[in-house]
Amino acid sequence: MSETKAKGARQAAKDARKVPMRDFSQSLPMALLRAREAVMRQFRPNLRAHGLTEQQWRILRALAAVDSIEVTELARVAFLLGPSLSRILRDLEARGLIQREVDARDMRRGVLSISAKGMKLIAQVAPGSEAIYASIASHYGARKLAALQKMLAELEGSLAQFGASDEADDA
Amino acid sequence: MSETKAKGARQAAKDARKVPMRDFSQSLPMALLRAREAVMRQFRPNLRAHGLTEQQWRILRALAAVDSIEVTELARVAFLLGPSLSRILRDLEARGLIQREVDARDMRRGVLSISAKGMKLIAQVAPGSEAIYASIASHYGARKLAALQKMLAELEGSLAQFGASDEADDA
DNA sequence: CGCGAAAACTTAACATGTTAATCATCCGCC
DNA sequence: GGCGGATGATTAACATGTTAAGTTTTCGCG
Repeated sequence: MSETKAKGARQAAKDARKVPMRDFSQSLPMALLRAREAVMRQFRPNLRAHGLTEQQWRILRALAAVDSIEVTELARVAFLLGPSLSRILRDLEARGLIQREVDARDMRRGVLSISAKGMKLIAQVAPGSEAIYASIASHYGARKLAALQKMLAELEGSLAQFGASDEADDA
Repeated sequence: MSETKAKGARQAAKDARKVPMRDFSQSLPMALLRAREAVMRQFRPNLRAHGLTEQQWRILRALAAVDSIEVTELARVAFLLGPSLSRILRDLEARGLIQREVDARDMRRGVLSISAKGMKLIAQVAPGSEAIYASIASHYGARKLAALQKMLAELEGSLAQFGASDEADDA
């Protein structure tokens, strides 16, 4: 069996593994990724049915909650990096869902606001979205869900100080 | 002030919002995303220093834990979609970090295994990765971290049944 | 004033996520 | 033994993540 030989060669390389590594299933990033994907799988069809991606929806929601907002501040609130935001804003503006002006006092700053058309779209999407959220809370347990959110926020908080090497000396 | 007019127009559109929407900060997908990003921000520099992306690292780790594995099974274990995996495998193979054969009994199936070079790379990256993980556990609390992982797994489990419309009739 | 550094975006370039379409192979079945 | 559906994997096309570089405008300051 030529196949047994190949297997032997592979195993030889594998036997050099003296590096202990946690099992994959215990990886925290993996657990967070899987949980988030399980949640998003519930929401995506509804968004998609209205021609929206998850990120576009985040932006519209953020804009709907304020009168107007600057690009950088929106990036912070919607948790998007500048380049992604720039592209998405270009598209949303072309679709007439948002409007943009230039700050008269500082022409570097762009000021964004949602349009009436954008508000109308939100009104169409929100009910389904709320229903899905209620369903998740119901299946998982509202109390438990609140506890989970609290723990997630604490995790984020406990890691916030350490900017991972580069800005380690910010404090 | 012509600006006051624009503001008035924006507010008019906003006043049509009879759609109650949870505040952004209470969004579960957002909380998961933020937590995951906070965690990954710790790991990314170390991976990047060795020329690896997060996904490439997931693949190498998964391959290191087995003798060999098929592409579809690897996608499931590393939690990657087929197309992403295909591209990454092409690159990893070109870099000599993995090897691929074709299943003799079913020529549709590709069989993957890590190379000696790949194992060596893992040995270089793993210590730093483990140290970072220990640091996170230390700052957040090992007990709490375990509890969080359990809750995440339960969330995933409680949403697993509902395949979001399409495959709702699988059971 | 005017020069240089910093700030706010934007563009560029490459990697991945996501869905649909395509390709090759296998398998059941007539 | 060959046709048709199912399966494994890749490719295509578009959107976003991620880092670096470029552009425009401000601002400090001599």
